[in-house]
Amino acid sequence: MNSIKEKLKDSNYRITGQRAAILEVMMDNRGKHLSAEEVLYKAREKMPNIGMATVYRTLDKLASIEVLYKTMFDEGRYRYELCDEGMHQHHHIICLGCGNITEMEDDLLTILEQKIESKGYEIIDHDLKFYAYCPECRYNK
Amino acid sequence: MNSIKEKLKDSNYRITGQRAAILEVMMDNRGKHLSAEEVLYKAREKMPNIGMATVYRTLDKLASIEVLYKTMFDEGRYRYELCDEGMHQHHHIICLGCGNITEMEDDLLTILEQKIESKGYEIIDHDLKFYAYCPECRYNK
DNA sequence: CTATTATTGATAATCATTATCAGTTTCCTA
DNA sequence: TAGGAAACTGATAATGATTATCAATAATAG
Ligand SMILES: [Zn+2]
Ligand SMILES: [Zn+2]
Ligand SMILES: [Zn+2]
Ligand SMILES: [Zn+2]
Repeated sequence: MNSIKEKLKDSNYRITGQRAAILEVMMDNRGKHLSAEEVLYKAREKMPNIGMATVYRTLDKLASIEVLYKTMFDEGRYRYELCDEGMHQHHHIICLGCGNITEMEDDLLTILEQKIESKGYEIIDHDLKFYAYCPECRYNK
Repeated sequence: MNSIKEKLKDSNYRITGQRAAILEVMMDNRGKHLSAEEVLYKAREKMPNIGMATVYRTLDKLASIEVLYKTMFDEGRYRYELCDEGMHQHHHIICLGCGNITEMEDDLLTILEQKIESKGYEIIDHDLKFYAYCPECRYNK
C-alpha cells in the first residue's frame, strides 16, 4: 500500500546522501537480487567514498521498514531487492545451472496459510523457492 | 525410495567410526534441525575426539547423497535433518518468537510446479518456509 | 606385506557480517 | 543564529560459520 516515500517518511530515518544513493541503486535494479557487495560497488559509482558498513546498515534499515526484501538464496550471503508494492512477495525460481533467479506470482499459498492459521499460528511472512534447471540449462545439460 | 543403507552403499563412501557416529546422531534426532556445532557436541558423546572438520565434511557428504537435508533458516548457519523417505520434503513453520521449527506436509505445490514445468523448467526441489508466531508466542506477545 | 588411496583432526585461512569508535553532520531549541 | 544532543559515517577490528591445508593415520587392494 504505502509508497517508498511514505515508508521513509514514517520511519523517521534521515535521508542522507549515502542512503539516497543506495536506494537509487536498488531502484535502478528493480527485479534484480543484489548482494551487499554488489550494492557497495554500484553505490560507489554515485558516491565514491561510501563505506561498506554504511551499505550494510542502510540495507538492513530499508529492509526493516519493508522498502527492501532480504533473502538468503542458500549461497551463504544475503541478497536484497525492492519490495513489491502489492501485498505478497513473489516466489523465486533459482536455476541450478546458471544461477539466474526468476520470479513468479501466485496466491495458492493463501490456502496453506489458512490451514496453518486454523491451528493457532499467526503467519507473518513466507518464502518459497524452487530449485530447477531453466529451459536453456536444461537443454545444455 | 532408497533406504539410507542403500544410499550409503551406492555412494562408495567408507563407513568409518566417525561417519557412523554422526549418522547415529542424526537418526537419534529425527525431526530435529541440527546445526553442525550441535552435531559435533552430540557426536563427541559417542566419540570424544571427533573433529569439527570431520563433522562438516560428513554432513556435506550425507547431504550430497540425499541422506540428509541441508537448509538455511535465515540465521546465517546451515541446519541438517534426516531426509524424508517419501518423495517430497516437508515445509517448515518458523516461530518468530521462540524460534521453534515445526513441519507440515502438503502437496499443493505440485500444482505450482506443473505450472513452472509447462514453461520449460525442470524442477529439482523446492523450499517453503512460513514465518509465524506459534500459538503460545502469539498469546504471550 | 606393501603401496596406494581415503580419511582424520589440528590449525590456519576465508568470507560475510557486525561491533567499535572517533570524527562529522543534522536537528532542535533557547 | 549558536550550541548541544542525537544521528550518521567510514575505517578498522572483531566475530562466527565454514573451508582449505597438511601431516599423520587408517583402510584397501594386489
Ligand atoms: Zn539456467
Ligand atoms: Zn525476487
Ligand atoms: Zn513460538
Ligand atoms: Zn524439517
